[in-house]
Amino acid sequence: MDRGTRWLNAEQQVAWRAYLLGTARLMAKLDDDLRQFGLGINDYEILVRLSEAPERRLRMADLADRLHQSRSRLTHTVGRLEAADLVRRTSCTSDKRGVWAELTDSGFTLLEQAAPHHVDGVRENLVDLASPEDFAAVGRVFDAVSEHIGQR
Amino acid sequence: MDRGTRWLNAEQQVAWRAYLLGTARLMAKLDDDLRQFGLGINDYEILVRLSEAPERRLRMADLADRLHQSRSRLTHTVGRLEAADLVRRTSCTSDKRGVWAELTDSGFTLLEQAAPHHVDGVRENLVDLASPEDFAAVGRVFDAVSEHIGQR
DNA sequence: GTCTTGTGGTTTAAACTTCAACCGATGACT
DNA sequence: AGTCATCGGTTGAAGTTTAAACCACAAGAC
Repeated sequence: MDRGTRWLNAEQQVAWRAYLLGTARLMAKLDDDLRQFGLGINDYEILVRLSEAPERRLRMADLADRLHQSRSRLTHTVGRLEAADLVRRTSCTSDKRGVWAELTDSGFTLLEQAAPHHVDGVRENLVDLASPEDFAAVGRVFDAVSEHIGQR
Repeated sequence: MDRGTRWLNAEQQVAWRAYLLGTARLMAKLDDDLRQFGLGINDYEILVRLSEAPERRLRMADLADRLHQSRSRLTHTVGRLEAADLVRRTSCTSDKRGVWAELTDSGFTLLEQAAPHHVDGVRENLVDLASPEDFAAVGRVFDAVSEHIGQR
């Protein structure tokens, strides 16, 4: 096409497409596997972050940043999770603008049930398919990507 | 939690999360960069596949498979691209059920304009951040993932 | 105190994706 | 030919995400 652009070479092209297709398939698969628990991978990640947080709760904005989601999207999703009684909102005492999203007991219980299946899926469809070195490389690469792009 | 499950070890956990976050940020960034051309990364990929195909056209189902999309989603998206005169639909002569999606001249022109920017983005936010070996590893890993999960 | 600006979160509508139902064409079987 | 299951694709409604406007509180300047 044009000659000033540094196009990807053949191997890079192949790797890039493999990444795009592989990611699409992987996410679809993991999503699928979670559907039996009434969750999507996005919901699942929210529950996980909350479960790891002190008091099992996090500020909305904090949670949004960790998942790289817009606040708006998070509001909607947490609304649904709240309707399903997996998460509870409580207003933050120290900053009256703030809202805590807190994992409920039934949210925690559901997560306990879903987690083993999910981890199996991640292993079977990703981790166990790669050599430890290659998987470590994936970690390094995307860590650099995250770092480079930074928070929104 | 439970003891029968093979949880991810610390490094695997970190790598997995880096991948999730990095991918989210990367896709958002690439999407953003394409918005100046009125395209999303999904639209872009469709145009690319068509531009590479013989006669610059592909059967809908074929295109859907290559992008790992549902036929329904592709129908909707191609409908929008057609309304923007970037793609044209023509009915397939050999199988009257089939439909060709064909890149229009203005679709091709737009792609020519967008491609250099997009490639720069892919380089700057991914390829150039990794060593060649690490990036090759990414390719291997997701190739294995694709292979393992297979077509839907 | 009050003004101004910024932050945290929600809301609304529009855009997009998913899901299930659908329709015409095809191929196999009788 | 006639029936039946399947395939390729579309449709429309329901559900989700995005974008922009909005509200309440917070924080710093005056």
